[in-house]
Amino acid sequence: MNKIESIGSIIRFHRKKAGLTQKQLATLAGVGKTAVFDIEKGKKTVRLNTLTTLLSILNIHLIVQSPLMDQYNHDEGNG
Amino acid sequence: MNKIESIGSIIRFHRKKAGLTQKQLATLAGVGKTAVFDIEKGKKTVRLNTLTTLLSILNIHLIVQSPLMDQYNHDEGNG
DNA sequence: GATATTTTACTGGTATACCGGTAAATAACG
DNA sequence: CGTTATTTACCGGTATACCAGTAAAATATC
Repeated sequence: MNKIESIGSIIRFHRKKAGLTQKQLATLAGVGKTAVFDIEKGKKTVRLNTLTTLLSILNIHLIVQSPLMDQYNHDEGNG
Repeated sequence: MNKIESIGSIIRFHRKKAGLTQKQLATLAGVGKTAVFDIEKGKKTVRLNTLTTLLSILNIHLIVQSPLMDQYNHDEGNG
């Protein structure tokens, strides 16, 4: 039920649960500390790959939902 | 069940269902045609806000999932 | 309260996302 | 087929994400 708009505070929550500082997470993800700080602060203009790298380290997944997804999934040849 | 990795082809599928060309979608979203083309092609280094603008127009939603999300949601004072 | 750790903030430099224009492939259609 | 619409590709220019330092708040630990 959680939306992408609150991804910053979600990342912060998971990072603390993992016992990591911003810098430690940044190093694990191979990005700068500024990127972690900016994303947790709610910056929307971050790059998708920077975000997804952090998410994968924290075991957070983004799921795509829409009324047409059933059609999409039943259709062969996607991806 | 669909992951963010295939967001490009998902967007393309929804755009066609909506009867829009890349340029029409770009104009609606207030972004350049290059951005739509790149995202549909699978570019991962796009900016999050560029992506989410397209998604909202096509009525596609990104949901955040993780084993710790229950804890996060029961905790007050997030956001 | 003093000290150490972490977070926040600012900076100059570099890489690149994004822009609109243009043009060549590719697809749709008579 | 020929014509039109769409997609793909490339371009120079501009804006900005990101980087590593540095330093000052804020927080935690003793």
